[in-house]
Amino acid sequence: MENGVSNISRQAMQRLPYYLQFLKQLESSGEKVVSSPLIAEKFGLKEIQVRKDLAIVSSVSGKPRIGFEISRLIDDMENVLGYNEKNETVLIGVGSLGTALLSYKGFYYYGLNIVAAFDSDPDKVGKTVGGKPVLAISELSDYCRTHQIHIGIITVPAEHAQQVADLLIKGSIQAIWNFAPTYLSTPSSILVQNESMAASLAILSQHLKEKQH
Amino acid sequence: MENGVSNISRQAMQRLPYYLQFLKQLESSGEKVVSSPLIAEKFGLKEIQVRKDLAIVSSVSGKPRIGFEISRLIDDMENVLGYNEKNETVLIGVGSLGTALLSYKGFYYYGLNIVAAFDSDPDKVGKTVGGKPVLAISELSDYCRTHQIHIGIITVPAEHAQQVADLLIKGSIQAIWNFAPTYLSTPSSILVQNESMAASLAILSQHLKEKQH
DNA sequence: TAGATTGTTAATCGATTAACAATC
DNA sequence: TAGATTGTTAATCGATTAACAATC
Repeated sequence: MENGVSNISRQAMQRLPYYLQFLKQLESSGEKVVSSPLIAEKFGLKEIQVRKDLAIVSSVSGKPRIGFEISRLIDDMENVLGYNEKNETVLIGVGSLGTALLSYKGFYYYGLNIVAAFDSDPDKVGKTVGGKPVLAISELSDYCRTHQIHIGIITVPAEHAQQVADLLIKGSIQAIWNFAPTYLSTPSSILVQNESMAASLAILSQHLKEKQH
Repeated sequence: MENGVSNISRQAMQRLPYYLQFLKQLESSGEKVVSSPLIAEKFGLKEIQVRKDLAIVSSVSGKPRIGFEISRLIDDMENVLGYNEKNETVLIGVGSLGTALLSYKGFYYYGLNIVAAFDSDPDKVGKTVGGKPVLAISELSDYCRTHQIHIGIITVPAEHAQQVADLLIKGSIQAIWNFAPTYLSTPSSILVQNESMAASLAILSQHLKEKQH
């Protein structure tokens, strides 16, 4: 309740990474302060919305007529976004998408560290992908429990996703990042963040239909 | 305005793919009808929400005490979701993520057909990935215009994403599916659907923080 | 002082939920 | 008829936006 910026809406939370990237850009070009109108202009948002977002995130009040000190705001945002935590995760499913995620170096900055991968294919087990060891699925639950893993990334085909989720839950995981195009049924205490391409495509398709009216 | 199910909210639109998958599952196990309470139970949603969603999508009224005919509801949903269109798209950036998407066979069912890939690396140009030809970036705008492409998928590194977006716009694209972790500045007529991993991670991280309070 | 930007308080808007009559 | 599920109309809720005084 105290340190908790927990009264921040999900929508606002999703805007912050964009702000942050812009702030770092400004900082590296030598700027010292930033104002809500400037950020709003950059992203095509309303000033008042950005003002509210910054007010929630910033640890100090902005200065009327000036704005916010960029370096401090960056710190505050990285904190709120959890980029300073080190969340250790596992990834299950070393197919083409899994391999892509394992090879992506950017996660580390976001506070996400994939420490091991799992696959059911014996040919893959024992190998290394993106510098991460590939282990057998049978070890998944134990591994999570022993290494105190809190996040699992699922990149297996849809038909196996639920089984994998069950194993993760058995391993006392707290959140799942689900790239499989299917719904996962889980206890309500577990957060499932669906990276649903089907949902994204639905939005795209809707837009195109409207255009050709 | 006539055929337009355009008064369907973005949130509802994103729930539909999950419903649809469930409907197909029910159908293949021999069921003929489905009710809102059943779907609601499956996904942990409120009955009334599902009822509203189905009312918007279905071309016929549901039958009190019975529900909806599954086969017809599937047709209606596939229509609303645009799975019956054939949207031809291009993908730019044949790195590990781009390769994963090019290799994914599932898009075709969603009405998305990637007809060509583009990359700036001369070693990749001329090759084939996932059965799709890789062409030079310099041909991108012309290609889009000539082949009447309406969607571009961006999987290049963040620092090149804006240039690529500009080329797509020059090629008269109407929507962009952006996997690069950066904001794209575009005319307001262009829809940009961001597959922002940073935003997803923000949600995950927020949840974990709340848990360990 | 003048003016740009801030924080606060109130209004609007859209999505979700509740209540309930209609119906097979 | 009884009861489950529907569609409709109204209430609630949360996020966005507007209005405006405070301030450097």
